[in-house]
Amino acid sequence: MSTARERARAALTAEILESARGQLATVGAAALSLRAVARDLGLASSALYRYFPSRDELLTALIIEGYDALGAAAESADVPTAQPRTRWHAICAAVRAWALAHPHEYALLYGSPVPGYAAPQDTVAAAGRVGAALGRVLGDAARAGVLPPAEHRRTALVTPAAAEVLGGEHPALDDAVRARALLTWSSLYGLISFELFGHFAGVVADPEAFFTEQVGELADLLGL
Amino acid sequence: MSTARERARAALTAEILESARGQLATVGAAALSLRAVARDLGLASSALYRYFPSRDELLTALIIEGYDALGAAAESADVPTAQPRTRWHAICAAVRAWALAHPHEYALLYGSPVPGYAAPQDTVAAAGRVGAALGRVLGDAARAGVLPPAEHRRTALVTPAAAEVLGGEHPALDDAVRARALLTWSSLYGLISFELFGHFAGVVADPEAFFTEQVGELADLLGL
DNA sequence: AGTAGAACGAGAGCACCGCTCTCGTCGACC
DNA sequence: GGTCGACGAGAGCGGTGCTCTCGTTCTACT
Repeated sequence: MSTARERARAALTAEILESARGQLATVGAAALSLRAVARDLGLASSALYRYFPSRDELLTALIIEGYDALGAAAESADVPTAQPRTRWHAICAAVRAWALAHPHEYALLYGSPVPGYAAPQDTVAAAGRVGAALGRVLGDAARAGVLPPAEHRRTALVTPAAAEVLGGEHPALDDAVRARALLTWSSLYGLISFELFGHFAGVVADPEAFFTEQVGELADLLGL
Repeated sequence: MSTARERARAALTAEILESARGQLATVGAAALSLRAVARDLGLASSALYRYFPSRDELLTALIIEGYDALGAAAESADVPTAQPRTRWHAICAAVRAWALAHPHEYALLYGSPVPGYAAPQDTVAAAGRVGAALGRVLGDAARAGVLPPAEHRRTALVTPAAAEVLGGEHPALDDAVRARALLTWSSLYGLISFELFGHFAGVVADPEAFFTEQVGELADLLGL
């Protein structure tokens, strides 16, 4: 059972995260102020250090939350029984929608890393959840036989651990296919980031239509 | 002719930018401190405000410098007489090399925008220089007849102004081709950013080989 | 040539930041 | 019931961007 103190601690930790999330959404990660969070909760700023040893630790918690939320969005958009190509479209659209709805969180996840900040190991696990959704589509496509046969290149560009996530073992999946999957995944990121960060301003007429068009192009590249 | 004061002003402005560039390279944009620049130059911090009205304005100047340096790197890597595909490879490799050599500058250009910062019009002009290099390759390829014939889609996804840069008018260039060019360009950005920001850590075995492989894949997609 | 005025750099100061330390208090466990 | 740890408040340190004032110096016009 949990003591009153433990419950109070968990509740306050959640409140801190909630306030920080709100501030992240409004002013962005760079301007996220520990003191503002403390003010918001009616606490002394020093009290927060009982819960998060530093501002970076708080940011780390927010990053993990963000990866988790994005991963959940991608997963809930995926319909495992649908055709691989429509699944790919659905996941990509969900990722873009999440990014547009939470621009600051997205920037925190996939934008420039914060100053001297090195991503702790906890974050990479959470980050994998998003890529895993794509990996499942690829694996299912291979098992359903919709992928063209692989050519079996020698040099391994993709790590064995990553290959596990990207469809697992299957004759239609070789290193080249998995590398292409990584290309499409990073391309998706490039598309969303360019749109979100304004690099497509004045260049792309209809961002939504452009995005779906290009996601289809990426599906062709992948062979879905 | 220029007065002594004007020359001193220009010289000091250059010194400020040089010191800021050095600090940007070492500690990154978020930790770039106006006071540190002032200390470096032996000035009072308030004196800097005679030259740059705010820290953001100084960052803007650095952004323009960065776009210009990256654009110059891309241009000098381009050999207009070579085959379009080798030109594409050379430009992509040059952009990646510049990014790896100047990670903080690259993050400043293509990472998360700084807090409430809206890119001034000056920066978008400088930003176009990099994309224009790709646009020239595409246009030359079309004029050389190496591109497959276009299908002439109805809906225009790419702005007329951007179409001008992306090869200009040519029968082999329609909206779909130009949209694909934007896709490959943002994909290149996604590849480099993922590598630079650590999202490929533990996933890609040989970043260099992976990059050139994927750039080739993008060239195929473009039809080069 | 002389002067009005703009540009200049220094310095003090404001409000804010992350973070540390101390101190009185309150709750949990032996 | 007493001990000890967790807790929150408060003061304080060094840092930040930015503003204002003040004496100086150079420019340009009369």
